[in-house]
Amino acid sequence: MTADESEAIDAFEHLGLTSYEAKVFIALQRLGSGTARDVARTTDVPRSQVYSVAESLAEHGLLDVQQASPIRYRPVDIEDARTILRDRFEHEQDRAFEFVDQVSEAVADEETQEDIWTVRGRDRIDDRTVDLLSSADERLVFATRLPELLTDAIGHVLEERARAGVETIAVSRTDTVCDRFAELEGVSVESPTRPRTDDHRSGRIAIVDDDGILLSVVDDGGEETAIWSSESLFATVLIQLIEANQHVR
Amino acid sequence: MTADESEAIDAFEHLGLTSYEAKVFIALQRLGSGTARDVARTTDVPRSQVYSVAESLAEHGLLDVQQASPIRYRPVDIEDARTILRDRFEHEQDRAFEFVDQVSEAVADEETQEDIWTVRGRDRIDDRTVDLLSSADERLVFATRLPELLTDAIGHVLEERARAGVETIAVSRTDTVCDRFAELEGVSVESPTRPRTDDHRSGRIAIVDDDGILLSVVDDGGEETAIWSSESLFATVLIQLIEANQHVR
DNA sequence: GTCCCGTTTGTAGGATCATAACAACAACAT
DNA sequence: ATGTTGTTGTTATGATCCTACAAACGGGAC
Repeated sequence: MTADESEAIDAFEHLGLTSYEAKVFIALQRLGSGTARDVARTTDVPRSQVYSVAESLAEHGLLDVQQASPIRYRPVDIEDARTILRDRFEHEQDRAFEFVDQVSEAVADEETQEDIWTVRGRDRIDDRTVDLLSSADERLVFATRLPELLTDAIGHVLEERARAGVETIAVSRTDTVCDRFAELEGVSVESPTRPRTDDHRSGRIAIVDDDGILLSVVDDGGEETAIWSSESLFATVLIQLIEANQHVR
Repeated sequence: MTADESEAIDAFEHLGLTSYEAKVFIALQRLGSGTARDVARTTDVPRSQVYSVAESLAEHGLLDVQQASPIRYRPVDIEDARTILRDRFEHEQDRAFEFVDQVSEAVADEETQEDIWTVRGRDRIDDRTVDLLSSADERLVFATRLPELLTDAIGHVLEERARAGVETIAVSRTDTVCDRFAELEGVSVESPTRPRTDDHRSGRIAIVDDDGILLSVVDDGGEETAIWSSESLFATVLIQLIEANQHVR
């Protein structure tokens, strides 16, 4: 079995199929159509199990059953299969959130006070960083060591804030990153004057208006984790700490 | 726990969460934010489990973790949660079909020969019916006893084929259905001359060009099952059988 | 001490995976 | 006809894994 195939099986499992179901479905797509024996020959699914697994897939709407002897199975068209799975997902999501929408209406407006939050995952940290930077009124600082953490979305918001009259400072000691910073209109690029030695785990730093901050780290596995706080004493203190340490201003 | 809530939990499970994860997520949406104890009080999830479950939800990106004592959890905005789940679904689907797209290209063009297929489920039968009717070149017949089986999609394809010069015949003994048929431009409505007595399980019949047929039944539970065949001797014979029996032409 | 927090460990149940046995049937040679 | 061989579809039986659920523990704060 190829790596591509295992990955496809894994993905189908995340979509709600069992591994047998995924294997049978893929095998039938490969074969065009076939009997239980055909499927068992080309996969490691025991023939005796193919019948029930295919039955289950038929109930999902992912294949047709041909009443013959031997029974033949035929998968639906690929695009139809995508549509079936997507419709199923949308339906389940609507069902799930119908209730949640009701119960959360009551608490929609709450104040964020002296809180610091943890966020995991590059994409979500990216979103949060953009949110934070967008809220800058007077001054913002964005710093990173890794080029891949300077996303297009962040680049755009830096330029946008600079155009809006916000003092926009970009910091890095990495040449690649500095070059990209330099391409951004209205953004002033700086290098920290006192390089820290052991920063091989640092990710990004975003600071806005002396009262909002996000700080992320990247672990050995490449996973990014961030803490952030806004309009809190904690944020203010942290900002002062970082700016003093990195000699940015 | 209300019925709505159990349904929401069930739906979340279909979206890939465990029941604990669903319960904690819903509870936090209700609370706005809260500690493990808060969650345990309002659900039947043991407090000791809330920590790991919340951790897992944080990895899914569905809530933030507040580093404090006690730890506070805050769910993401509902719309953000929908987006996260949808993105996750699309991503998994792409991953799943990337491989399938490759392996099935080779067998894309195959001839359908002397085959008869079984299809389950109202929606899929609906799709298949529309497909079949769309392929009519000279003549098509559509018949049903139940108004709910005459869907808009089928109505549209009947009108469209009639406009294209195809002899379009709609058959029913149910007044409601006949009325709807009558609204369709260019469709001639007929009633079977020899009513069969025990047709309480019949669903729909679709016939095209004397060589394509779909025939469905509805069981006591309301489940619809269909067989269909196209360009096969079987189809031809079946069509003759039905038309002779129902005296349609 | 007493309460609470967060972690860890252990157990029961259910679903899936994996293997095997079975009756029914067709093809074929004796 | 008879027996052999092979295939089909069904069913039964462990093994294994994950979740649900319960309980205990060390460490702090009061």
